Amino acid sequence: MTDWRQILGRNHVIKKFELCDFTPIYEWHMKEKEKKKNMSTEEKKALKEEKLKQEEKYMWAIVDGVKERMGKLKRRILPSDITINIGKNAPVPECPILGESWKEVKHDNTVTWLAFWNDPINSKEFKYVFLAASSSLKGQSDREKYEKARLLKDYIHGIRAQYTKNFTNKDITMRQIAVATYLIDKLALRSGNEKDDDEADMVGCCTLKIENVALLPPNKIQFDFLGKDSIRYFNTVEVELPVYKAIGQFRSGKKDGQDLFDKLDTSKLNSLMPSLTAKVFCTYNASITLDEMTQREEMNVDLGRAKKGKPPLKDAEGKKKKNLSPEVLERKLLQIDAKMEKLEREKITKEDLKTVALGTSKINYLDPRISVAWCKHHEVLKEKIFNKSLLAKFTWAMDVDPDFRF
DNA sequence: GGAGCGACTTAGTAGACTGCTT
DNA sequence: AAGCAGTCTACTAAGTCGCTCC
Repeated sequence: MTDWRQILGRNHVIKKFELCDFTPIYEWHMKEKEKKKNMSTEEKKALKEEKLKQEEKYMWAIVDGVKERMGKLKRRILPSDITINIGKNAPVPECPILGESWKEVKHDNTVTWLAFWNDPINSKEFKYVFLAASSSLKGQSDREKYEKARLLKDYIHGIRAQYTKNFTNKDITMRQIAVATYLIDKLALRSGNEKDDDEADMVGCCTLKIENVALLPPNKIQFDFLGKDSIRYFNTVEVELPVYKAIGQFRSGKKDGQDLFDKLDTSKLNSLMPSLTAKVFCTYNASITLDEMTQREEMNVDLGRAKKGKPPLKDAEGKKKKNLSPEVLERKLLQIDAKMEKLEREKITKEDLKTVALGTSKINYLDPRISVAWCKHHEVLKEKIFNKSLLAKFTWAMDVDPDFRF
């Protein structure tokens, strides 16, 4: 038997409980029990109070700005909460809890969910069990998403020309649509649905408030608002003068708390062109940028190959140690300077990227076929670019033609 | 035509894991 | 072996958006 208390080191893994000796704990526990048994009622009460006194400072929390449902404990979800969706002739999965049964068994092949239940805290909210990202069904819809964004390539110039023209349209709704579309296209803003929770201070494009948008003459706009997940969007952008003027008009005569785009909501924006929603712009802009950059890279590589006869880079570690001449020292100093400059640049890049969720783009906005095609061209293993789960998610993209362009 | 519903995508986070340095 | 920084993965909340119904 091993005394478990003797096992030190954080990497030690207990594999067999039966080899551990827990009798000291057991004995201590029994002794305490015995002690309590022999105590008088007063003594027990005193002990309880002492315990409470110790715990009390951890028993309460002061919460500021409470939301209705905040801090509520979620009860356990039971089979009787759950509706499952299976094939007509598929056997009904056995209910895992004895005496319980599923709320409902459906056979709906027009939807992808396998099961759902209503959140007990907010019964209007649905919770779903969906297929994994690696499933062929999800892969198919992922491919369709990128195909739709690719279609935008043929229309984007027309769309941009259209909304640019409408910056000065006489009709205010048309002007608002034009400016909102411009912001979504240029800044990749979310569309900003209306939320029934009226105290929510988070916004998207259509729900921007007067105080979220400041005019900085002559033609800059400063955005400052809380977006999805309460993440602050703080950005100053130079815009075309008609946009600057239009935003000034939308603001005039309004107070803080009022909508900048008072004639707009997301359904108006989305119904403009069928299935062209804000995220299509995001997908398109992200993927086309990656595509262009990999192409530019291509040209640089070719240029690089043209410059032959370059001496191989020598590493700084010389084997022999000598008294170094001033020239050598000078050169070393320069090398160190260059290295410091490089590190400084890297530091700035890192600082700049700190607020950019690159992982999110990779998962949701960048057509994986661009990256796979690049890998094929440069004989780079795709495993170097995608982790295990992304490889699984993007199975549908792996057989892409090496000359694929977005 | 707008509110609410239902189904789906997008996104951040915690904690585990990995691999390098000391 | 410890310390660490970066990456991976599961989890699920927070969005979007089309549809239905009044």
